[in-house]
Amino acid sequence: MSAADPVRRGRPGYDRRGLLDAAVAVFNESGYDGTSVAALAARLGLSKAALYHHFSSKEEILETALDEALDGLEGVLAATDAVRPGDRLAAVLEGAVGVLVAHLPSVTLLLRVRGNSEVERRALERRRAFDQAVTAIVRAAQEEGAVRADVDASVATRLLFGMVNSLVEWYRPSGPEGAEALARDVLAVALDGLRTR
Amino acid sequence: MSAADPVRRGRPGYDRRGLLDAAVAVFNESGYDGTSVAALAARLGLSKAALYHHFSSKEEILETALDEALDGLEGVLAATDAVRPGDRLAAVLEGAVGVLVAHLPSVTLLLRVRGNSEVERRALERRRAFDQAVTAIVRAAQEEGAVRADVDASVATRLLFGMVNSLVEWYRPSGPEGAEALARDVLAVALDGLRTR
DNA sequence: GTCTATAGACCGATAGAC
DNA sequence: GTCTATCGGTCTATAGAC
Repeated sequence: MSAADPVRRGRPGYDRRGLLDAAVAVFNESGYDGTSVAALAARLGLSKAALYHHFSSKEEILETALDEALDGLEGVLAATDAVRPGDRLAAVLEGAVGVLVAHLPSVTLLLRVRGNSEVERRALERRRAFDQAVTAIVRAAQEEGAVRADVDASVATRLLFGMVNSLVEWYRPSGPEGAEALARDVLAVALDGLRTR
Repeated sequence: MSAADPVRRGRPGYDRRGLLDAAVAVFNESGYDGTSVAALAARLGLSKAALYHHFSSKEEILETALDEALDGLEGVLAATDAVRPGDRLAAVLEGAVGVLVAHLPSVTLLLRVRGNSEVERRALERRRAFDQAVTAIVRAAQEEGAVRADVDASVATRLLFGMVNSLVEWYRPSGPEGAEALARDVLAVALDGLRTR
């Protein structure tokens, strides 16, 4: 696992990555708006100046984290490009769960964004585009006959991702449920329903 | 419909109900913590003192709204007391969608509470108890054979209510979808899944 | 005159800017 | 380290509909 790690040189302390993770954790605890840069620096045990050495603004931290989450989600779409709609929907759901688990803090931050700044609005716009792409997949899967047609594609997409996104409210990687088991359960409920037959 | 309305007497203006609705709307826009009493009063076009005539504290406004949402949800459990687990689960889901639609602002507020005060923690505790009651219903439905047993009851409950609760993010009563159609779609996806058979 | 809703001046505490 | 703006909240008096 250390093959990709460049050897850490110079004065020890946070690097950009570590600082990002720590800051996002604080944002998720106290809210982005509710966290002042001073409070953030204090929580991380360093000075504001040290913080601004790694990021040029509080908002750049936010933007970096949101990009991480959005890149992950958009990557799922790109990776399933060639799959037929019915199977692709399942693959996208599974991939989204994977991204959510692998980047839980940044996705959590993303899902709480309400559009209070230009950065937040851009993130919301990318989310909207992602939703629309998934809606198109659902619609194609309906036309293919793989997905029931008596639920509007847009409503279905929102319900599916409502379920997936709610994972950030309770799922913890340290818990009893592994990521694969979680994805399996989500696919089972979303595609086949909870009712026995 | 006016039979139950006591004739409004005294100086015209907000009554407690109207003020509550307006305040909750503002809280949902800017966040409870992010809304100062001064800002709230300004938004509603009255003075802080007038506000405190109707509510004894900012937190009492929050508590009243959270109680409304929680009373609604708990009422669904009470109303389906005698139904057998399998059907009861469906009835609870349908009822929860109904409560969410009928009390969208207060439920929205409830779902954003993070436990920053005693009032918020009590609300979270009631939510937790509600979740546990539903989990027990799911488990009973599994033992009855009405619900698939290969998904943990607690996980299933969280996924179901993740889907239901996500409605506050996008559903608007003014939109094209009525409350009944919405409940139908939720039940369809939750119980029978999106896949055709 | 009674009822309800309202305004303005003001308080102590504190968080954030400088 | 100090200083100021803002926080939630209070007190007292009044405005308007029946």
